[in-house]
Amino acid sequence: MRSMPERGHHGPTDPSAVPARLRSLATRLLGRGAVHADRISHARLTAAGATRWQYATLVTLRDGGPASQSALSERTGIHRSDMVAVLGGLTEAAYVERAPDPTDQRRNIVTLTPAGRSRLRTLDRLVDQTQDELLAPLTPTERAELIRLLQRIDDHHSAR
Amino acid sequence: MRSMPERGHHGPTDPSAVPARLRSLATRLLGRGAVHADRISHARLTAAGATRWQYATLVTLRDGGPASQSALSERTGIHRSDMVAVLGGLTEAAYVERAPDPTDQRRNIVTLTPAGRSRLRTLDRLVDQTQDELLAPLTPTERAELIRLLQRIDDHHSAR
DNA sequence: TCCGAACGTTAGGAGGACTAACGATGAGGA
DNA sequence: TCCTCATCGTTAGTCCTCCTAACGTTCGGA
Repeated sequence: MRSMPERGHHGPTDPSAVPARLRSLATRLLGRGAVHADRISHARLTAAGATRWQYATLVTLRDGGPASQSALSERTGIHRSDMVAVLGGLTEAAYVERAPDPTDQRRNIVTLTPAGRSRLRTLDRLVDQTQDELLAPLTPTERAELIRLLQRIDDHHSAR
Repeated sequence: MRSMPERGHHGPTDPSAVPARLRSLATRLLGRGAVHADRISHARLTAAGATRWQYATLVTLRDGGPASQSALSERTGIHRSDMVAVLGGLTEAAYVERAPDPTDQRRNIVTLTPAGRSRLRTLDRLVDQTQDELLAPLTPTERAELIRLLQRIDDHHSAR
Protein backbone atom coordinates (compact mmCIF):
# COMPACT_ATOMS: atom_id res chain seq x y z
CA MET A 1 0.00 0.00 0.00
CA ARG A 2 2.68 2.45 1.01
CA SER A 3 5.34 2.78 -1.63
CA MET A 4 7.41 5.38 0.15
CA PRO A 5 9.96 4.47 2.77
CA GLU A 6 8.71 4.86 6.28
CA ARG A 7 10.11 7.96 7.94
CA GLY A 8 12.49 6.34 10.32
CA HIS A 9 13.89 7.06 13.67
CA HIS A 10 17.58 7.32 14.14
CA GLY A 11 18.92 9.52 16.92
CA PRO A 12 20.52 8.48 20.16
CA THR A 13 18.95 5.45 21.78
CA ASP A 14 20.53 6.17 25.12
CA PRO A 15 20.01 9.80 26.11
CA SER A 16 22.53 9.47 28.93
CA ALA A 17 25.30 9.04 26.35
CA VAL A 18 24.71 12.54 25.02
CA PRO A 19 27.16 15.05 26.50
CA ALA A 20 25.55 17.36 29.05
CA ARG A 21 26.67 20.40 27.09
CA LEU A 22 24.72 19.26 24.05
CA ARG A 23 21.78 18.05 26.09
CA SER A 24 21.17 21.49 27.50
CA LEU A 25 21.49 23.57 24.34
CA ALA A 26 18.18 25.24 23.59
CA THR A 27 19.02 25.42 19.88
CA ARG A 28 19.59 21.68 19.77
CA LEU A 29 16.53 20.86 21.86
CA LEU A 30 14.31 22.93 19.61
CA GLY A 31 15.72 21.22 16.56
CA ARG A 32 15.13 17.80 18.02
CA GLY A 33 11.69 18.75 19.25
CA ALA A 34 10.80 19.89 15.76
CA VAL A 35 11.97 16.58 14.35
CA HIS A 36 9.76 14.66 16.76
CA ALA A 37 6.86 16.99 16.01
CA ASP A 38 7.40 16.56 12.29
CA ARG A 39 7.55 12.81 12.52
CA ILE A 40 4.34 12.63 14.51
CA SER A 41 2.26 15.10 12.55
CA HIS A 42 3.59 13.96 9.21
CA ALA A 43 2.62 10.39 10.01
CA ARG A 44 -0.92 11.26 11.06
CA LEU A 45 -1.57 13.76 8.31
CA THR A 46 -0.22 11.75 5.38
CA ALA A 47 -2.29 8.81 6.58
CA ALA A 48 -5.26 11.12 5.95
CA GLY A 49 -3.81 12.43 2.70
CA ALA A 50 -3.14 15.92 4.05
CA THR A 51 -0.14 18.11 4.81
CA ARG A 52 0.69 20.58 7.55
CA TRP A 53 0.58 23.42 5.05
CA GLN A 54 -2.84 22.45 3.82
CA TYR A 55 -4.13 22.36 7.36
CA ALA A 56 -2.66 25.75 8.23
CA THR A 57 -4.19 27.25 5.10
CA LEU A 58 -7.64 25.84 5.79
CA VAL A 59 -7.56 27.03 9.39
CA THR A 60 -6.58 30.50 8.28
CA LEU A 61 -9.43 30.66 5.81
CA ARG A 62 -11.94 29.55 8.42
CA ASP A 63 -10.59 32.02 10.91
CA GLY A 64 -10.20 35.06 8.70
CA GLY A 65 -12.55 34.43 5.82
CA PRO A 66 -11.67 34.66 2.11
CA ALA A 67 -8.23 36.10 1.47
CA SER A 68 -5.64 36.66 -1.21
CA GLN A 69 -2.72 34.31 -1.57
CA SER A 70 -0.28 36.83 -0.16
CA ALA A 71 -2.54 37.42 2.84
CA LEU A 72 -2.68 33.69 3.45
CA SER A 73 1.05 33.52 3.09
CA GLU A 74 1.50 36.26 5.66
CA ARG A 75 -0.87 34.71 8.17
CA THR A 76 0.29 31.12 7.89
CA GLY A 77 4.00 31.82 7.59
CA ILE A 78 4.09 29.72 4.44
CA HIS A 79 6.19 31.29 1.72
CA ARG A 80 4.15 32.66 -1.17
CA SER A 81 6.10 30.55 -3.64
CA ASP A 82 5.10 27.44 -1.72
CA MET A 83 1.53 28.62 -1.27
CA VAL A 84 0.94 28.14 -4.98
CA ALA A 85 1.23 24.37 -4.78
CA VAL A 86 -0.68 24.17 -1.50
CA LEU A 87 -3.65 25.97 -3.05
CA GLY A 88 -3.26 23.87 -6.16
CA GLY A 89 -3.82 20.74 -4.10
CA LEU A 90 -6.67 22.22 -2.10
CA THR A 91 -8.37 23.51 -5.25
CA GLU A 92 -8.05 20.17 -6.97
CA ALA A 93 -9.71 18.50 -3.98
CA ALA A 94 -12.41 21.19 -4.07
CA TYR A 95 -11.72 22.21 -0.49
CA VAL A 96 -11.07 25.73 -1.71
CA GLU A 97 -11.95 28.00 -4.61
CA ARG A 98 -9.57 30.38 -6.30
CA ALA A 99 -11.08 33.31 -8.21
CA PRO A 100 -9.57 36.54 -9.53
CA ASP A 101 -10.23 39.61 -7.40
CA PRO A 102 -12.49 41.94 -9.46
CA THR A 103 -11.10 45.00 -7.68
CA ASP A 104 -7.45 44.04 -8.23
CA GLN A 105 -6.51 41.93 -11.19
CA ARG A 106 -3.23 40.92 -9.61
CA ARG A 107 -4.87 39.06 -6.78
CA ASN A 108 -6.71 35.82 -6.37
CA ILE A 109 -9.40 35.51 -3.76
CA VAL A 110 -9.33 32.15 -2.05
CA THR A 111 -12.53 30.88 -0.44
CA LEU A 112 -13.23 27.90 1.77
CA THR A 113 -15.90 25.56 0.34
CA PRO A 114 -18.37 23.56 2.45
CA ALA A 115 -16.35 20.46 1.59
CA GLY A 116 -13.26 22.24 2.85
CA ARG A 117 -15.00 23.17 6.07
CA SER A 118 -15.99 19.58 6.63
CA ARG A 119 -12.51 18.37 5.79
CA LEU A 120 -11.10 20.83 8.27
CA ARG A 121 -13.20 19.36 11.09
CA THR A 122 -11.64 15.98 10.41
CA LEU A 123 -8.16 17.41 10.37
CA ASP A 124 -8.80 19.35 13.57
CA ARG A 125 -9.27 16.11 15.43
CA LEU A 126 -6.17 14.62 13.86
CA VAL A 127 -4.09 17.61 14.82
CA ASP A 128 -5.39 17.49 18.36
CA GLN A 129 -4.13 13.94 18.52
CA THR A 130 -0.68 14.94 17.33
CA GLN A 131 -0.45 17.58 20.06
CA ASP A 132 -1.35 14.97 22.59
CA GLU A 133 1.18 12.49 21.34
CA LEU A 134 3.94 15.06 21.20
CA LEU A 135 3.25 16.47 24.66
CA ALA A 136 2.46 13.12 26.25
CA PRO A 137 5.17 13.34 28.95
CA LEU A 138 3.95 16.74 30.19
CA THR A 139 1.13 17.66 32.55
CA PRO A 140 -1.55 20.09 31.34
CA THR A 141 0.10 22.89 33.32
CA GLU A 142 3.47 22.13 31.81
CA ARG A 143 2.02 21.99 28.32
CA ALA A 144 0.50 25.43 28.74
CA GLU A 145 3.77 26.77 30.11
CA LEU A 146 5.78 25.30 27.25
CA ILE A 147 3.43 26.81 24.70
CA ARG A 148 3.60 30.16 26.41
CA LEU A 149 7.38 30.19 26.40
CA LEU A 150 7.60 29.08 22.80
CA GLN A 151 5.16 31.79 21.77
CA ARG A 152 7.30 34.40 23.46
CA ILE A 153 10.34 33.21 21.54
CA ASP A 154 8.47 33.08 18.26
CA ASP A 155 6.96 36.51 18.73
CA HIS A 156 10.30 37.99 19.64
CA HIS A 157 12.08 36.64 16.60
CA SER A 158 9.20 37.14 14.20
CA ALA A 159 8.74 40.79 15.07
CA ARG A 160 10.00 43.32 12.61
CA MET B 1 32.85 37.84 0.23
CA ARG B 2 29.89 35.61 0.80
CA SER B 3 28.82 33.93 -2.39
CA MET B 4 25.84 32.18 -0.93
CA PRO B 5 22.50 33.88 -0.61
CA GLU B 6 21.89 35.28 2.83
CA ARG B 7 19.46 33.17 4.78
CA GLY B 8 16.48 35.46 4.82
CA HIS B 9 13.58 36.03 7.05
CA HIS B 10 10.13 35.52 5.71
CA GLY B 11 7.37 34.52 8.11
CA PRO B 12 4.51 36.61 9.40
CA THR B 13 5.46 40.16 10.29
CA ASP B 14 2.36 40.67 12.37
CA PRO B 15 1.88 37.80 14.82
CA SER B 16 -1.63 38.98 15.64
CA ALA B 17 -2.69 38.05 12.10
CA VAL B 18 -1.94 34.39 12.77
CA PRO B 19 -5.06 32.42 13.73
CA ALA B 20 -5.19 31.50 17.41
CA ARG B 21 -5.55 27.84 16.57
CA LEU B 22 -2.25 27.86 14.71
CA ARG B 23 -0.57 30.10 17.24
CA SER B 24 -1.10 27.59 20.01
CA LEU B 25 -0.07 24.40 18.24
CA ALA B 26 2.97 22.94 19.94
CA THR B 27 4.01 21.20 16.73
CA ARG B 28 4.00 24.49 14.87
CA LEU B 29 5.73 26.41 17.64
CA LEU B 30 8.50 23.86 17.81
CA GLY B 31 8.96 24.06 14.07
CA ARG B 32 9.13 27.83 14.13
CA GLY B 33 11.41 27.82 17.15
CA ALA B 34 13.75 25.48 15.32
CA VAL B 35 13.80 27.82 12.34
CA HIS B 36 14.76 30.76 14.53
CA ALA B 37 17.38 28.65 16.29
CA ASP B 38 18.76 27.49 12.95
CA ARG B 39 18.96 30.98 11.56
CA ILE B 40 20.79 32.29 14.61
CA SER B 41 23.25 29.47 15.09
CA HIS B 42 23.85 29.04 11.38
CA ALA B 43 24.70 32.72 11.04
CA ARG B 44 27.16 32.74 13.92
CA LEU B 45 28.78 29.44 13.11
CA THR B 46 29.25 29.95 9.36
CA ALA B 47 30.78 33.33 10.12
CA ALA B 48 33.40 31.33 12.01
CA GLY B 49 33.59 28.68 9.31
CA ALA B 50 31.98 25.98 11.40
CA THR B 51 28.79 23.94 11.41
CA ARG B 52 26.47 22.69 14.12
CA TRP B 53 27.49 19.12 13.38
CA GLN B 54 31.17 19.90 13.72
CA TYR B 55 30.54 21.56 17.06
CA ALA B 56 28.50 18.66 18.38
CA THR B 57 31.19 16.22 17.32
CA LEU B 58 33.99 18.19 18.96
CA VAL B 59 32.03 18.53 22.19
CA THR B 60 31.36 14.81 22.25
CA LEU B 61 35.04 14.02 21.79
CA ARG B 62 36.04 16.35 24.60
CA ASP B 63 33.39 14.93 26.85
CA GLY B 64 33.82 11.24 26.18
CA GLY B 65 37.33 10.96 24.83
CA PRO B 66 38.36 9.16 21.63
CA ALA B 67 35.55 7.21 20.04
CA SER B 68 34.57 5.33 16.92
CA GLN B 69 32.45 7.00 14.28
CA SER B 70 29.40 5.00 15.19
CA ALA B 71 29.81 5.91 18.86
CA LEU B 72 30.03 9.57 17.88
CA SER B 73 26.98 9.14 15.72
CA GLU B 74 25.06 7.61 18.60
CA ARG B 75 26.04 10.30 21.07
CA THR B 76 25.53 13.31 18.85
CA GLY B 77 22.40 12.13 17.10
CA ILE B 78 24.08 12.77 13.77
CA HIS B 79 23.42 10.01 11.27
CA ARG B 80 26.45 7.84 10.61
CA SER B 81 26.20 8.54 6.89
CA ASP B 82 26.46 12.26 7.59
CA MET B 83 29.21 11.78 10.15
CA VAL B 84 31.59 10.79 7.36
CA ALA B 85 31.65 14.28 5.85
CA VAL B 86 31.74 15.98 9.24
CA LEU B 87 34.86 14.06 10.21
CA GLY B 88 36.27 14.68 6.76
CA GLY B 89 36.09 18.41 7.37
CA LEU B 90 37.41 18.21 10.91
CA THR B 91 40.28 15.97 9.82
CA GLU B 92 41.21 18.28 6.98
CA ALA B 93 41.34 21.18 9.44
CA ALA B 94 43.45 19.02 11.77
CA TYR B 95 40.98 19.43 14.62
CA VAL B 96 40.65 15.68 14.77
CA GLU B 97 42.60 12.57 13.85
CA ARG B 98 41.12 9.46 12.36
CA ALA B 99 43.08 6.20 12.80
CA PRO B 100 42.09 2.56 12.35
CA ASP B 101 41.31 0.71 15.55
CA PRO B 102 43.99 -1.99 16.00
CA THR B 103 41.60 -4.18 17.97
CA ASP B 104 38.81 -3.97 15.40
CA GLN B 105 39.67 -3.38 11.77
CA ARG B 106 36.16 -2.19 11.01
CA ARG B 107 36.39 0.84 13.22
CA ASN B 108 38.14 4.16 13.11
CA ILE B 109 39.21 5.79 16.32
CA VAL B 110 38.65 9.52 16.26
CA THR B 111 40.76 11.68 18.54
CA LEU B 112 40.59 15.37 19.41
CA THR B 113 43.86 17.22 18.66
CA PRO B 114 45.17 20.16 20.69
CA ALA B 115 44.16 22.41 17.80
CA GLY B 116 40.68 20.93 17.97
CA ARG B 117 40.49 21.56 21.68
CA SER B 118 41.45 25.17 21.16
CA ARG B 119 38.98 25.54 18.32
CA LEU B 120 36.30 24.12 20.55
CA ARG B 121 36.89 26.80 23.17
CA THR B 122 36.22 29.44 20.53
CA LEU B 123 33.08 27.72 19.38
CA ASP B 124 31.86 27.29 22.96
CA ARG B 125 31.71 31.04 23.32
CA LEU B 126 29.96 31.42 19.99
CA VAL B 127 27.36 28.83 20.93
CA ASP B 128 26.77 30.51 24.27
CA GLN B 129 25.98 33.66 22.37
CA THR B 130 23.47 31.87 20.16
CA GLN B 131 21.66 30.54 23.23
CA ASP B 132 21.50 34.03 24.59
CA GLU B 133 20.19 35.51 21.38
CA LEU B 134 17.58 32.79 20.96
CA LEU B 135 16.35 32.95 24.55
CA ALA B 136 16.61 36.73 24.84
CA PRO B 137 12.93 37.30 25.70
CA LEU B 138 13.01 34.84 28.61
CA THR B 139 14.22 35.23 32.18
CA PRO B 140 16.87 32.83 33.51
CA THR B 141 14.17 30.89 35.36
CA GLU B 142 12.05 30.62 32.24
CA ARG B 143 15.04 29.51 30.19
CA ALA B 144 15.76 26.71 32.61
CA GLU B 145 12.12 25.69 32.63
CA LEU B 146 11.93 25.67 28.84
CA ILE B 147 15.05 23.54 28.59
CA ARG B 148 13.70 21.15 31.19
CA LEU B 149 10.41 20.70 29.36
CA LEU B 150 12.11 20.26 26.00
CA GLN B 151 14.43 17.66 27.48
CA ARG B 152 11.46 15.71 28.78
CA ILE B 153 9.90 15.70 25.34
CA ASP B 154 13.13 14.73 23.64
CA ASP B 155 13.85 11.96 26.11
CA HIS B 156 10.35 10.61 25.78
CA HIS B 157 10.43 10.42 22.01
CA SER B 158 14.04 9.34 21.73
CA ALA B 159 13.65 6.41 24.07
CA ARG B 160 13.79 3.07 22.37
C1' DT C 1 2.82 59.23 -18.03
C1' DC C 2 6.25 56.67 -16.05
C1' DC C 3 8.40 54.21 -12.38
C1' DG C 4 8.36 51.35 -8.74
C1' DA C 5 5.93 48.21 -5.91
C1' DA C 6 2.93 44.21 -5.26
C1' DC C 7 0.98 39.80 -6.93
C1' DG C 8 1.07 35.07 -8.50
C1' DT C 9 4.06 31.87 -10.58
C1' DT C 10 8.09 28.90 -11.88
C1' DA C 11 12.58 27.12 -11.14
C1' DG C 12 15.86 25.86 -8.20
C1' DG C 13 19.23 25.62 -4.21
C1' DA C 14 20.80 24.76 0.72
C1' DG C 15 20.47 22.01 4.63
C1' DG C 16 18.77 18.42 7.72
C1' DA C 17 17.33 13.85 8.35
C1' DC C 18 17.01 10.09 6.56
C1' DT C 19 17.07 4.99 3.40
C1' DA C 20 19.46 1.56 0.70
C1' DA C 21 23.14 -0.80 -0.48
C1' DC C 22 28.05 -1.97 -0.67
C1' DG C 23 32.60 -4.31 0.77
C1' DA C 24 35.20 -5.42 4.62
C1' DT C 25 35.52 -7.21 9.05
C1' DG C 26 34.12 -9.43 13.41
C1' DA C 27 31.62 -12.80 16.57
C1' DG C 28 28.72 -16.69 17.79
C1' DG C 29 26.60 -21.09 17.00
C1' DA C 30 26.18 -25.73 14.56
C1' DT D 1 36.09 -25.16 11.41
C1' DC D 2 32.70 -23.21 8.57
C1' DC D 3 28.61 -20.45 8.03
C1' DT D 4 25.75 -17.02 9.07
C1' DC D 5 24.62 -12.78 10.73
C1' DA D 6 25.75 -8.22 12.60
C1' DT D 7 28.54 -4.17 12.56
C1' DC D 8 31.42 -0.44 10.57
C1' DG D 9 32.49 3.13 7.40
C1' DT D 10 31.19 4.81 3.08
C1' DT D 11 28.62 6.43 -1.13
C1' DA D 12 24.57 7.72 -3.49
C1' DG D 13 20.38 9.51 -3.52
C1' DT D 14 15.49 10.80 -1.49
C1' DC D 15 12.19 13.81 0.90
C1' DC D 16 10.77 17.92 3.11
C1' DT D 17 11.15 22.65 4.55
C1' DC D 18 12.60 27.14 3.91
C1' DC D 19 14.06 30.34 1.04
C1' DT D 20 16.16 33.21 -3.33
C1' DA D 21 15.81 34.84 -8.01
C1' DA D 22 13.50 36.09 -11.74
C1' DC D 23 9.45 36.81 -14.72
C1' DG D 24 5.16 38.97 -16.61
C1' DT D 25 1.18 41.29 -15.16
C1' DT D 26 -1.19 44.77 -12.78
C1' DC D 27 -1.72 48.75 -9.80
C1' DG D 28 -0.77 53.33 -7.73
C1' DG D 29 1.62 57.50 -6.67
C1' DA D 30 4.68 61.42 -8.16
